[in-house]
Amino acid sequence: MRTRRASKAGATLPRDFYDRPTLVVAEELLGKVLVHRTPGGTAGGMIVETEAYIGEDDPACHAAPGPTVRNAPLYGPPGVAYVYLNYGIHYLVNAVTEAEGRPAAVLIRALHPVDGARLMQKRRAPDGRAVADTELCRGPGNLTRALGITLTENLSDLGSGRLRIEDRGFARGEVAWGPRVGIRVGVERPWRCWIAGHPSVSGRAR
DNA sequence: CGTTCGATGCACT
DNA sequence: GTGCATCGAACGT
Repeated sequence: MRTRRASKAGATLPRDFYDRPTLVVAEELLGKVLVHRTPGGTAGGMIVETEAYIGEDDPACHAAPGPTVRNAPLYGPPGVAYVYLNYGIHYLVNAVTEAEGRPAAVLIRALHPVDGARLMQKRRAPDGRAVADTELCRGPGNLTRALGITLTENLSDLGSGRLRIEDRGFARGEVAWGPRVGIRVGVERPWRCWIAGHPSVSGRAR
């Protein structure tokens, strides 16, 4: 794959991109750019770490208990955002995958800043404390805070909404796979993937 | 280095 | 009432 310099305008991904096996989407989202445009400014970063949550048979997937009010977006059309509040403190953002009626999604776990690093700084540390670029969007709770993503962005169309995923031609690099983190069930499924060695990947194993 | 633990809201049983 | 797809501060080694 060829690497290109980042451009301001990026093409969003067609719905067909998300309407595929979730593990394929999880890997191919690496290198793409998650961008949130708000009145306060634009912030976006290259996706460097994801996790797949697939179907009612996956005990860690929010669809495991069957359809509920909260997990309804998972059962809807692919290519939209599924945002929820975790631990009462952090918003986590997913991209819904696979055909409508098949509940699955890719959790975005880490980004590397591309646009609006200054705005991210302000959101992550209002007190003015310095946060390194590699820390700004390291971890699923940190990246939503840096991008200003809240429940308002739930069900946002990732192809045309204020929150979208763009292809800016960044190379994906070498991809590594391992177990998902932060869950107590379904740990045996190696459905986390990341750009090998990238400093913005969360956890210890890069 | 490492591990533990509190914060904090709400979906679900 | 219980248990989270987390984070960071506080402590121990």
